[in-house]
Amino acid sequence: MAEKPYHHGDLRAALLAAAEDELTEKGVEGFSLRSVAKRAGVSHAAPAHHFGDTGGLLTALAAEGFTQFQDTLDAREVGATDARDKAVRAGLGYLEFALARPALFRLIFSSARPDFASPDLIAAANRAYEHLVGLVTTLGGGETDVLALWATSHGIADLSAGHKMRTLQGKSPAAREAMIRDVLLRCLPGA
Amino acid sequence: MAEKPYHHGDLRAALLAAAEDELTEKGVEGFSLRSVAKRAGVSHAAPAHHFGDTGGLLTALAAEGFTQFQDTLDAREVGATDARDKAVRAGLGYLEFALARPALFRLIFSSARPDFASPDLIAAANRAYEHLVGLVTTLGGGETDVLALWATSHGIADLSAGHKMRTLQGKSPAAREAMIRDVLLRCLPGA
DNA sequence: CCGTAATCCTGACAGTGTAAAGATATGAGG
DNA sequence: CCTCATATCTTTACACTGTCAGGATTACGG
Repeated sequence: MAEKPYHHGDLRAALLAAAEDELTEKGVEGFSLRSVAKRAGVSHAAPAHHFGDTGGLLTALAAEGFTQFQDTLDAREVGATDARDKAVRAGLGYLEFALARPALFRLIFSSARPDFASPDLIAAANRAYEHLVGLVTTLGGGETDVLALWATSHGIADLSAGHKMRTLQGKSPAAREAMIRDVLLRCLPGA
Repeated sequence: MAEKPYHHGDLRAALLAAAEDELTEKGVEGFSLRSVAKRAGVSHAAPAHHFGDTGGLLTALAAEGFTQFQDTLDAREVGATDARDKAVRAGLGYLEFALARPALFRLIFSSARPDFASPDLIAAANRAYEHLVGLVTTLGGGETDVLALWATSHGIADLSAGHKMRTLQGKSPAAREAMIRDVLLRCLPGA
């Protein structure tokens, strides 16, 4: 009855899933490769063959996380009334992702452990950046406007993920969103 | 001729200095307590008596770093032409600190290792926040304006410290500062 | 001057990442 | 169907980490 086969079948995917669990529980700074292997029910040296070292696993996880990040933004943008609302919703999606998966958010934006020279990771990151540029250029904005929207969205998200912004934590969800919308609108061209 | 005395004299301060060196070289994620002890020329268990565990040392370092952070902002604000310029300079100081001491910046804003319930750390953080509130209220702004200025300043600083913003890296220092001034001005009340 | 407390060291333990070498299954070529 | 090279996984080993317990040394108040 399903005595463990020597070969896992799809260990790479299982390790990625286990790594994400490990990340959400222990955070980037408490991440343990051996613990990930244990979660996947495999020996501690098994991940090496698929990802090289810990950095390789975290790099793959970051690339995957980056696309999840962009998917969250995309999902928020559907149903936007106009291009301005679309850009604001992207910022709200930025925050939503940071609050829903703070550890993954930190891995992507505030960690030195993934290899950000990895082609896969670069591709995933570029997709998000190009999308942001598209949102702003549609509104007739330039690179200064891109900087404004990105920095403000990221600042709100990062500070919120780290529980640094007590102002936002105190508000109701509706008041919170209204406040953020206000702030994000200042970043858009022609405000 | 100065054979090492058994008692260091001011080991606590020496450990803090060594810890800051370790932090700038290895980053938060590569920080090693034993390595810090080695830097200070002391046994690996010596820090325990002064700081408890690694978290205690990083907490003390974060508190110290937070005041250095605020000092950087204060230094930038002197010579401001008016209150608006003062707020903008604070944002530039935010970035200056993040670029000059990225590891310390990460420890303060993007790490889970320090104990942010520590009274000393809370006090140091509150000083910075209260100062920010003062800057904005002087301009007649409310908490929404505080959020805007803080989030934008932090976003620029954090993304720059992580080398995520290629847009800013390409520009000359003068063009960079002009661009950031533009973005920060949008956050101030009555823009 | 003495003893108590503070300071620092040594030794030990479990846990970590990674490398080397051995075990097992897969799959292609004969 | 058989063989064997290869991919996959395990075992073993090593250096390093944080933390705890206990011993050594010094400083300091009585």
